[in-house]
Amino acid sequence: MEEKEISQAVIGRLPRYLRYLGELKDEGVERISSQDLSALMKVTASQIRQDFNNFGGFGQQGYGYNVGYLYDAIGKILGLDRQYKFIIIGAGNLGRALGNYINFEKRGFIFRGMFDQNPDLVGNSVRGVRVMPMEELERFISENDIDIAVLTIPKTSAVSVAERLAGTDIRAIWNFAHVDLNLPERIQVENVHLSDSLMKLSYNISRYQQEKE
Amino acid sequence: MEEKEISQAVIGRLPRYLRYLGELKDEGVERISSQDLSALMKVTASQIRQDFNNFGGFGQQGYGYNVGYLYDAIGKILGLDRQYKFIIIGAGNLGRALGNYINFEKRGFIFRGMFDQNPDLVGNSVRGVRVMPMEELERFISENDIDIAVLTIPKTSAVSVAERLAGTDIRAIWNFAHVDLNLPERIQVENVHLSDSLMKLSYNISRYQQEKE
DNA sequence: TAGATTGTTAATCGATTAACAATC
DNA sequence: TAGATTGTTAATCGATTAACAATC
Repeated sequence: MEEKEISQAVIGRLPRYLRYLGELKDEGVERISSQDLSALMKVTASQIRQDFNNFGGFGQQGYGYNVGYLYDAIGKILGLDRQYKFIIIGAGNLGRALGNYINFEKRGFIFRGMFDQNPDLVGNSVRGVRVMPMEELERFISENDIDIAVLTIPKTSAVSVAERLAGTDIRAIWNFAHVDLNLPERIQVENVHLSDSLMKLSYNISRYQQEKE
Repeated sequence: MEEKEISQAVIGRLPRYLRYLGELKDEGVERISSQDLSALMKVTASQIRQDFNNFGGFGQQGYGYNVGYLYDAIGKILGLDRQYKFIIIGAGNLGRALGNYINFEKRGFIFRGMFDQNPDLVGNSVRGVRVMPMEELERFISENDIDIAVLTIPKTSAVSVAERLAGTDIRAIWNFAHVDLNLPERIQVENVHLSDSLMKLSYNISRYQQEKE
């Protein structure tokens, strides 16, 4: 049952809408027009209305949008009304940093397990979650109905671990390894390539430098 | 002296080209056609040729592209032939994880200092770099010609720290705080909003779930 | 009711893909 | 030379913006 497909451009903007609406809600603002939101977020009012209309009429003519209602609606579209259980594979610095990040919990992402191939790290724990050896990966996933695997391992191991994950009932991979993973369609992949991001920054520094000259 | 402006869509793809070309280079591949690269990277050959041609002719008719030459050229476009000195503001888990990430060094990003407002963390060190108190921020930046500040602090403090940075000669901010920073044009900003990324993943899980139903 | 503001259609802009002449 | 493949123009597609009738 496929509804009209929403473009990834729109989806990519939803979290930012959610953030601004959350702040407005916290400030006690009850309603906002696309024009006011436009001024706040520095995007066109037209885009805001088009974006929201992808999901049906959230607003009311002559009134604007109800902040609380819109906030909940976008949260629901993003699937934040559900809970997801995740494990972190790779107990290095980045893995531990993500494990310690409690804000994910508030959004319904529940930290359930951590894995590492290094025996020295096994047995350690992060926020009460124990680091387990890689051998236990598949069993743990199936026994605990894990939804998301976070990959914070080097790219060399990432490919083979992804292959193992393809054999489980995992639903998504949040990939911090600097490699493109090839997975069955049912497994969603979201990449965070930090070095790519840093290179874009580097480009923009150079470009600005050149413009000055 | 502004050359024809390159779209951010193109820039965003350059790091991925660089990664594939680097791998090909390591495998000893000397030349590649847009068609072969297209098959490898799963983008159209047409897009590859259009992208590269933004920067002038890198290829040769009937031959293709020289891998090593193209690799260097893209690196240069991205500004990776220069060195940038960076500091990390926020010595929490994420800050330490980034400080420990030695691959940045290989790309010319040099870790020079770390700051935190928590006195308990001051004096600690990450890869030989000492954590300093926030009071020393401006002095350290100017004395050490720091180019990039990495913000790994909560959004509440990020806004005021960004204001302080605006008064320095810093050239860019790599922002991990979940807030939009408003800075003068000369300071480049690149945001890494991890929770936004996680929400996109969540959306794609939900959507796939619904499609099945 | 009059004013405000959405929902939605139409116009524009930009990015991607297709096609092919130029040329190695 | 013939074949391969780029560089580049033209065609298509999609996303953004503008405009305005519908309606609260």
